[in-house]
Amino acid sequence: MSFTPPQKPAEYAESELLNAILDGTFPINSSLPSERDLADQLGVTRPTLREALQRLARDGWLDIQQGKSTRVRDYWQEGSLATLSALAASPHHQSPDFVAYLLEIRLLLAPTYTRQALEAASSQIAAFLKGADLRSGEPAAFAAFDWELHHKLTGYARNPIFQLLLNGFEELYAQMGRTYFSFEECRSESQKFYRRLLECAESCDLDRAENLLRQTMRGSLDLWLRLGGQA
Amino acid sequence: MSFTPPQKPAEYAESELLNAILDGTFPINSSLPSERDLADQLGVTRPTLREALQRLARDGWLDIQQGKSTRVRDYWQEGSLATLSALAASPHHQSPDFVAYLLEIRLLLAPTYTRQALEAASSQIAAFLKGADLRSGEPAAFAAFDWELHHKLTGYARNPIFQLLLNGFEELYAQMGRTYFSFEECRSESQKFYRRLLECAESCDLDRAENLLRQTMRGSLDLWLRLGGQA
DNA sequence: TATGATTAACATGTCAGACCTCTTACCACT
DNA sequence: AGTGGTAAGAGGTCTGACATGTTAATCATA
Repeated sequence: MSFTPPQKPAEYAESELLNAILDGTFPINSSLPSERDLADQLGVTRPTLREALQRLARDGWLDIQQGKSTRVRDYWQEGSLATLSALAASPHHQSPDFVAYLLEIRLLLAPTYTRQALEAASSQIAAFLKGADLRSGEPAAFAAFDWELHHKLTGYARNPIFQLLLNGFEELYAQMGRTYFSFEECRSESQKFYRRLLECAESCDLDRAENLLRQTMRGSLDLWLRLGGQA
Repeated sequence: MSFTPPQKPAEYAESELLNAILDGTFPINSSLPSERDLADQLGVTRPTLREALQRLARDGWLDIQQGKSTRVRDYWQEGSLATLSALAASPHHQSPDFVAYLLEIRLLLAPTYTRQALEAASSQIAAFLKGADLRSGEPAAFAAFDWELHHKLTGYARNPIFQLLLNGFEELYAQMGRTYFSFEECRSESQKFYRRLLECAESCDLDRAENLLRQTMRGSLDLWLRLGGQA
């Protein structure tokens, strides 16, 4: 049994605003009420509200300019990876298949960063893979392990942009991972993949690793497209 | 003749802090001074400082927890695309070749999003390319056009993640674009590319477009690796 | 001596209220 | 029609007080 702390006023304000943006109360390109009114409505003080607004603006949801009403940005066009997970989780958007889209991006990037990672640190990656403990069969454990693996791979890659980029997917990855790994077939396919990747890491076979990633990431996508309808 | 407005206190505080992080005054994993001290040192008030801190935290630079000193995060490992352009522009980091890294990522992503874009909107893309006016030969004009092209392509792509992802590169793209297009050879190669892409858009040849992007993006990377030493 | 409880110091989080600066619409004057 | 001034409404910042969370030190008890 665990308890969650009550939401702090700034957190509360931020999530209320975000919900209001996503549910269409404040649609794209609309103006928010004045900070004074909004703070009043939300039951927080203006400085507290402003902290929340600054955070939302930095993520790409809002455009704040002195002397003008704060505007809701077109978060599909002007958004960032920071807006992505909120969009993916929102019940107010006829959800595009975010799992498939994420897998598609991963298919494009993972072979290259894996190659670079093995080039730099194959024994460390092998050690990590050897330490894998997925006997519980819990989807959450698979999702966490998979994330950790890709995070490590991008961290070892020569191009630092891979990791910065992957970090932007952390929340979405966690959400989507639990869905994806809820299927037994997805879990067992992943276990095969980890074993094969371990072999590549131990033998330092870069070409084989790259191809393995390409096949496996494509396989994941195909598998999801087949199973996705049942989610 | 144009004037730039004076920096507002919150902006000033934010950029001073960011500089202090990047120049090692506040290194990774160090604690910042207390908000009260920091506000004093910076000559702004605490609420103002807090706004700046919230923004920096949301970008991935800081970890703020009530009751504990604010910590500088490992922005290489825990950072985001929002930290990327600051890192690329920082004189304090023995600069990895960010242009090459950016071009490498683009090589991986652009063929797919271009294909998807042409699938969805080839006449609009053709119209955009026809409207290209790069006669001035200015590097800035090339950089702006190239950005706009890729932004449009990602906007038309089926997978919305492409555009959200590209948005994270906007600042870096602008910085790097001016460097890349300062070379005449890069400019003329790009013009050729735009003409060929126009042909693909007009004939709706998806395979050819995808291959063109792959070759061109690889060509850009190779060209940069050759010329980059001279930058 | 070891452990648990309490307290104090220091940190961030929030509140209330006042004033400052920017934007925009409207009006008056040339 | 163009320009300048004013007022209203918006966001930006300041001052100062209080609330809540963390952690180390101290005290009490077994």
